[in-house]
Amino acid sequence: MGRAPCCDKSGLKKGPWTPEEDKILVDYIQSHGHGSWRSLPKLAGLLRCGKSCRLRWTNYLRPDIKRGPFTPEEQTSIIQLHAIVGNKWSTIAAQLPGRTDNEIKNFWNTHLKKRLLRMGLLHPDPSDSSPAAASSRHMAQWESARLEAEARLSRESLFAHSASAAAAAAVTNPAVNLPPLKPEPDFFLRIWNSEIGDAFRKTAASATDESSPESSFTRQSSAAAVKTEPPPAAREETESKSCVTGGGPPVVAGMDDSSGSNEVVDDVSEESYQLYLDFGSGDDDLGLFGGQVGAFSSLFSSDLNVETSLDTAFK
DNA sequence: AAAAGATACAACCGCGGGACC
DNA sequence: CGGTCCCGCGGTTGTATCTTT
Repeated sequence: MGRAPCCDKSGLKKGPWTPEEDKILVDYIQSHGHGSWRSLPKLAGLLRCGKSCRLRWTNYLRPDIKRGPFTPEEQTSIIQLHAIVGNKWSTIAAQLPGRTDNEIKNFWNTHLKKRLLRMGLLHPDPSDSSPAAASSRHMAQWESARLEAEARLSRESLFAHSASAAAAAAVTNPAVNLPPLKPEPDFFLRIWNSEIGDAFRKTAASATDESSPESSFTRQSSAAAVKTEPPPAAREETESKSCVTGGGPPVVAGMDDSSGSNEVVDDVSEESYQLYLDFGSGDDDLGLFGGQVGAFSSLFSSDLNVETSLDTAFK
């Protein structure tokens, strides 16, 4: 409905933030909290709109933000999660503590997406017979399995709810005052690495001719994909660049800034990209994925133990 | 050494939707 | 119940930096 009037008409500053502005914003939030973003700039004495302040804080100044290059583990997670939820950057970011949705989105668009395109695992045109198209057929199977599972869960939920609703609620939602339905970190990954993922992968492998032996991604291959090597100081110039543009992030004490070298990252990525193909995704499948997100959400809202229910759902 | 092109990423824009009145 | 406010999200743009020619 109604939308807040755009705040760019009142002589407010736009563009890159200066260190001085950053300091004002950080100092204000640390002593007062952000409160209403709309009124924050005036209260803090900034010539910015609230939206700009919120963006600067959430994407750059927040003390819990993890800077530096994405680790191989994080890249694998992003690829896996993107295969599950599509361009739901905030959902993906929720599974990667310290990473912002904007950062992940940029990393995807500038690194991972291009690489997938180059490898032919991602196609702008959905109506082709490429591996990406084949993988999207996997999604149809996933969707079918999901619907079946949902129906089963629905029945189980009904039973469980009437039998011991209070007990179930206590198990699944011990922190009653916390905002509901926020998936905990690694939730999707645990789902994917659980029997649910196994079941889906088996289904996909047995039902599609395109499924090559190596396309059956396993937990073992996922683990094998994660290698660790001493990081080079490859990011120094990037960090200094950030400072030059006034975007120097606050240093977080104890934050591990390590990363793999490009070669290592590429190795990991190759495996991960294969995983991506196995699971089947691409921007073209967003509608379908959206449905899956909805399905996951509906599962969250169940009073059943989510993992247990999902694990049994595909049996 | 300089220009052109490519890349990376911070920041902006506009929309959807929940909360509040 | 409809209108307004506000926040969060995803897509896009702008620009600094790097690489190539």
